[in-house]
Amino acid sequence: MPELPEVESVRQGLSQLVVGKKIKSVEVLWDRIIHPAGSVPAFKKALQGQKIEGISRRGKFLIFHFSDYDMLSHLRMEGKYRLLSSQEALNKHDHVIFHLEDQEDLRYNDVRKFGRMELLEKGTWQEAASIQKLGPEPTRESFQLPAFRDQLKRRVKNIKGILLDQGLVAGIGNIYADEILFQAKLFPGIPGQELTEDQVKALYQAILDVMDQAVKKGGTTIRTYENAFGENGSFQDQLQVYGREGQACYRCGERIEKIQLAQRGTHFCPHCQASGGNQEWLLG
DNA sequence: ATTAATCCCTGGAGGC
DNA sequence: TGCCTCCAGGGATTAA
Repeated sequence: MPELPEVESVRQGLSQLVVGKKIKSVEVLWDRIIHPAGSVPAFKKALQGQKIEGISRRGKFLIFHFSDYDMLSHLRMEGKYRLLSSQEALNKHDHVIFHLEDQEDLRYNDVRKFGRMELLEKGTWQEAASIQKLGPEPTRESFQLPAFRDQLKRRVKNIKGILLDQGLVAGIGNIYADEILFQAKLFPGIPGQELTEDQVKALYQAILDVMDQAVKKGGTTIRTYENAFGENGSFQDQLQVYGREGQACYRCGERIEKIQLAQRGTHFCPHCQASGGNQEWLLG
C-alpha cells in the first residue's frame, strides 16, 4: 500500500522513464478513476499531444506536469504505473492507458480501482481541495514541533488516528503509523491531548526518523507494492510491529498484539508501548 | 471544529 | 473442489 516513501520511489522511477515523452492518446477503461465524474471525454481530449515535463509529489499524491495541464494521481491501495511496449497484452487490471510515441504505453494498473486521477489547469494543482487539506511534509524544514504540539492539544482522538489524518502531517499511512508509534514507545490509543511534552517530542522525532529511513529504503513491499521499475522496496525487512501480531517483539520479547483503532488494524508491543496509562483503552 | 461511520473494490485466506 | 464469508484499507462523503 503506497504511503509517502513508496510514492516517492515511484516518482523517482517514473521520472527517469517517461519525462520528455509525448502522449499520443489516452484510453480509459474504468471511468470512476477519473475525477470529477463525467470528465473522461475532456480528460482524453486534453491530454492528446501533451508532453510529460516532470513529476512531483505532495503527501501521497503524484503530480504529473504536462505542457498545458497538471494531473493529480493518487495510487490509494494498489495503483501502479508501468511503461510497456504497446504490443504487450493488456492486464486485467489496466484501467488507464497513456499511448506514447515510439510504440510505448504508460499503463495505470489498479486491482481495487481505488486510485484517482484529476486533470487541472497548469499551475493550479496546489489549490485543489485534496491538496489544500494536507498538512506539512514530514521533513524538518516543513514540519514544525510547535504547530504539531498545538494541534495535538486540541485533539481527543487517539494518536493512531491522528497520524493517519493527512491534515496534521502528510504522507503517513497504516504501516508507518504503527512503526512510528513503536519507535516513540507510545500506546496507539492515547488521546492526542493526553501526551506529555516528552511524548510529543518523541512522536515528532519518530515521524521524522521513520519516514526518512523508509524513503531511503525505497519503501515497504507488503502484498503487491513495486516501484515503476518493478522493483520491491526493502523497509519491510525492518518492520518492528506491522504484520507481526503474535510474534516476539525484537526489543523485549513480548508478543506483538493487533487491535482495531480508527477502523484500521493496529499493531503494537504491549510492553514497550505501555505508556499513557496502563492500556485502559484496550479494555471495553 | 472534530469525530465516527460508510462506501468504494478485488483477491486471498480460512471455514466447511 | 467449490462456495461462502471475512479481511485488507485511503480518502471522500455524510452524519452526528
